[in-house]
Amino acid sequence: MARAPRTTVRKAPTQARAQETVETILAATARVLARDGYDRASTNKVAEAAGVSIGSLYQYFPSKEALVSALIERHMSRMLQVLTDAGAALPLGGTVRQATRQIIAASYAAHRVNPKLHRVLLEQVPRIGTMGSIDTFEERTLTLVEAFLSMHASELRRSNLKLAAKVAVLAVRGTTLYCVLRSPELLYEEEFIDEVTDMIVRYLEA
Amino acid sequence: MARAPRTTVRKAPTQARAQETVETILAATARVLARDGYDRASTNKVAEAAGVSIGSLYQYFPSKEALVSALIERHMSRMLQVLTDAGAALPLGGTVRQATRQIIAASYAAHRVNPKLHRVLLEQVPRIGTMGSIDTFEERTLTLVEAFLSMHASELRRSNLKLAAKVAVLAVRGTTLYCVLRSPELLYEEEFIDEVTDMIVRYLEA
Amino acid sequence: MARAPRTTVRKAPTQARAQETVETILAATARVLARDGYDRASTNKVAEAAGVSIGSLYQYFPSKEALVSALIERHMSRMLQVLTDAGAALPLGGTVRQATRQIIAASYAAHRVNPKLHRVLLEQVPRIGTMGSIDTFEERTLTLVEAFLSMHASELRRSNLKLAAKVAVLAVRGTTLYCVLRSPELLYEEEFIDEVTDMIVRYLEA
Amino acid sequence: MARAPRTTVRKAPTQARAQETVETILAATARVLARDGYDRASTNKVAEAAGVSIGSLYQYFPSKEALVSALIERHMSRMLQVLTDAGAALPLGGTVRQATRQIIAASYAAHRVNPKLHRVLLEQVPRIGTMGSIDTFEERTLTLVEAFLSMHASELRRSNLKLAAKVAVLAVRGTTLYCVLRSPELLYEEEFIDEVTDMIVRYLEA
DNA sequence: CATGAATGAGTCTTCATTCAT
DNA sequence: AATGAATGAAGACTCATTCAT
Repeated sequence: MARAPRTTVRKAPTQARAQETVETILAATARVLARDGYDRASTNKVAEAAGVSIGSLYQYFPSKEALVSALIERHMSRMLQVLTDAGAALPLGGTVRQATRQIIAASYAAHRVNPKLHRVLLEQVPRIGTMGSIDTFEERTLTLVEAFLSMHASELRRSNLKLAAKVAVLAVRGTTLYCVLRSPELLYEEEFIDEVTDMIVRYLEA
Repeated sequence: MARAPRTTVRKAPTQARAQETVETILAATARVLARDGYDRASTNKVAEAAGVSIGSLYQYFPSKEALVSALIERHMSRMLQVLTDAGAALPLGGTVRQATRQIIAASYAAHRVNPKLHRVLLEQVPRIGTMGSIDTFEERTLTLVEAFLSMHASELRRSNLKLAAKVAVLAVRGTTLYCVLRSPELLYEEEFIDEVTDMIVRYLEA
Repeated sequence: MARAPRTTVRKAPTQARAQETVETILAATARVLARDGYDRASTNKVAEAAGVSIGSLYQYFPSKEALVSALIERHMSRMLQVLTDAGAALPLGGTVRQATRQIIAASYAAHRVNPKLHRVLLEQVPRIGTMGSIDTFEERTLTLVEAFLSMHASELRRSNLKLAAKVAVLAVRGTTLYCVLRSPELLYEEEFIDEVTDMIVRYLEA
Repeated sequence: MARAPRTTVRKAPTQARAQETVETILAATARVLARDGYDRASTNKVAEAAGVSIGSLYQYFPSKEALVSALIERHMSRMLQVLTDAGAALPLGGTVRQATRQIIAASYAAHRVNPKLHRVLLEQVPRIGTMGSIDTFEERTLTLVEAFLSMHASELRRSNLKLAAKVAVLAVRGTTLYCVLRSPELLYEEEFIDEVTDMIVRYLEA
C-alpha cells in the first residue's frame, strides 16, 4: 500500500492506440471499482479486466492512486464541462427564477454524466491526493452563483450575498448528493428540480 | 461487492476489565482512523495504539470491518441520542419558525458530537456492512420533520408535504455535511443556523 | 504450534469429579477432531465443546499434543484390551484353522471398539510423540501370532516362521485397515473374516 | 470437516522459467514436509527452501493445501505410471503363479518410486481434497487383478472372484504399507516378494 | 513497447498457552 | 480448583510494483 507514490500520469500518450489503451484501462478501473470496492480492487485485476498486461498498465499509470485519480479527474472534468456548457448559456437578462432554475438544472445535468460511477467514487474511494477536482467543481459552482447573485443584487433581499450563495449551493448539493447515492432516477425528474428551485428562489428573492 | 465477513461483535464482555478493553480499542480505532485513514489503518496498529495485544482485539472484534462497524454504530447512536433528546423537547405549540429552528438546531447539535470522527468515517470508510445506522439517522430525522409538518399543515403552503419534508431535510443535510467535512466551526455559529432556518421556513410557510 | 511441549498428563485425577472432567474432555476432543480435523481443532474449541473452561482443560492436559496423545492412548489400550481378552481365551489345543480364526476374529473385534474414532485418528492426526501405543498393538499381535505358530510348528509347512508370522499379520492388517477407513460394516461380517482366515490358513498349513 | 479452500493449480505456467519454478517449489515442498511434518511446514518455509519468494509460490498454488495436493498428485501419478508399465507387460499366457508374481512385483516397483516421500505423505498429511489419486491407484490395481482373475478362472478355486480379488489386493497392500512406513529396504527384497506371492497364489489356486 | 514472472513488505487472523482474579 | 481475559509468536495470503525477456 506504499507511502504517497507518484500520482501524476507518467506519460502523455500521443499515438491513437495508446490513447485507446488508456481509455480501456480507465473503463476497466471503473468496472472493477464498482464490482469489488476500492480495497479489493487490485491493479492486477484492473489490468486483467482491461485485457492488458500489468506491465502496460504501469506504463501509463505509475501507481494505483494515479489510476484512480485519473478516473476521478476525468469524471469530474466531464461534469465540469456539462456544468460550464449549461452555465455559459446563462440568460442573465432573465428573471431570477429563470436563472436560478437554469443553474440548478445545470448542476443536475452535470450529475447525470455517470451517476453510477459517481456513486462508486463517493462511496468507495478514500480521499486521495488529487481529490482537488471535486473542490474545483464546487468552487466553480459557487463562483457561478456568486456572480449571478451580484448581478441581480437589486432583486434580492439578502445583504450578505456570499453567505446566501454558500447556503444555497450547499442546499442544492444536499439534494444532488442524495440523488446520486440513493435515487439516481430523481436526477431526471423536472418536478423535483422545480421544487428545489422553488426553495432557493424563495430564499433569495426580495 | 464481494462477500462480507462477519461484522457483529464476537463476544459480549462480561467482566469489567473486558468492557474497559473494548472501550480502549474503540477509542484507539478512532484515533488511528483519523491519523492514517482506513486503508493504512491496520488492526495491528489499532491494537498497539490501544496498548492491547492483537489477540485481545480479535477476542472482541472478529475482523477489521467489525471493528470499524462498531465504531460507526456507537457514533451514530450517540448522534441519534442527541437528536432525539433535542427533538423530544419540541415546543409543538410554538410558531413554525421556532419549531423549525429547534429541529435544525437539534441536527446541528447531533453533528457536534464528534465532527472529527464523523469526518473520518465519511471520508475514509468505504461502505461497510452495518452502515445502516446512518440511514437510521436520516430516516429518524425525516420522520420527525414529517410529523412536524403534518401538525402545522394549516400554516404551510405546501400540498405535497412528503416531498417538502424530503427536500427540506436534504437541504439541511447539505449544510451539515459541508460543516463536518470542511468547516466544523460553522456547526457552532448561530447565525449560520439562523440563515439555514430562514431558508427552510420561507420554503415551507404559507 | 510450539516445539515439542510436554506430553505426559499433568496430574492424575484422583477425585471422581476430576475423572469425569477428563472423560468429558477426551470425548469432546474426539468429537471436535472428527468434525474439524486435527489442524482446525483448537484447544479452545475442545474446551467449549466439553463445556469446560480453557483453564480447566490445561489443568489436566499440559498441551494440545498431550490431549490428543491421551485420546490415542486410551483408544489403543481399549483395543489392546479387547485383543488380549479374545487372545487369552485361545484354545491352543484346537486345530490350526480354529486358532487362526480366533486370532483374526480377535483383531477384528478390537477394531470394532470405535472405528469412527480410529479412522479420525488415522486420517487426521499427524504422528505424535507417544504414538507408541499403535506399535504396541502391532507388536503384541505379532508376539501372539509367533507364539501360536511355534506351538503348532509341526502342522505348518513353513521353515521361516518369523517371516511367515510377519507376512500373515501384515496381510490381515491390510484388511482391517481397509475396513476402518472405507467400510466399517465389513468388520462385522463373518464371511469376510472367514475369507481372510482361509487365506491365512492356506498360507500357513503344511 | 470444514470448507475446503481451492485446491487446483492457479495458473498453468507458460514460460519455461515458470515451469522450472513450479518444479523447484514442489521439490522443496517434499523436502520441508519430510523435515518438519505437515503442521510445522509453512508456506514461507517452503518458499525459502525453494529459493523463491512467497509471492511466487502463491502465483502457482493458491493455498497450502493446493501445494501439497499437487505434490500428492504428482507422486501418485508417477506410481501409477510404474504400475501400469509393469502391468501392461503381463504375460497373460503364463502360469497363475508367474502372473501373480508380476502383478505383485509391479506394485512393489511402484512403491519404490519415492518411499520416503510416500511415507511422509501417509504420516504427515491430513486428508486433503484431492486425495482421489490414491483411490485411483487402488482401484486401478483392483481392476488389474480382477481382469487377471477372470482370465484364469478355470485354474482358480474361487467362486466369488470379486471378493477374492479384494482380499488379495488388501493383503498385499498391508505388506507394501508396512514396507513404506517401517522398512523401505524390504521393498527391494525378492524373497519377501516371493513370500507374499506364495501366500496369494495358495489362496487363489484350485 | 508489451509481457508476465517474480518480489517481499505488510496484512489479517488464529490459537496454544498463561495467569490474575 | 475453576474461570476466561489476555498474550503474541507465527502462519496464510495479498498486492503494488519491478524488470528481465
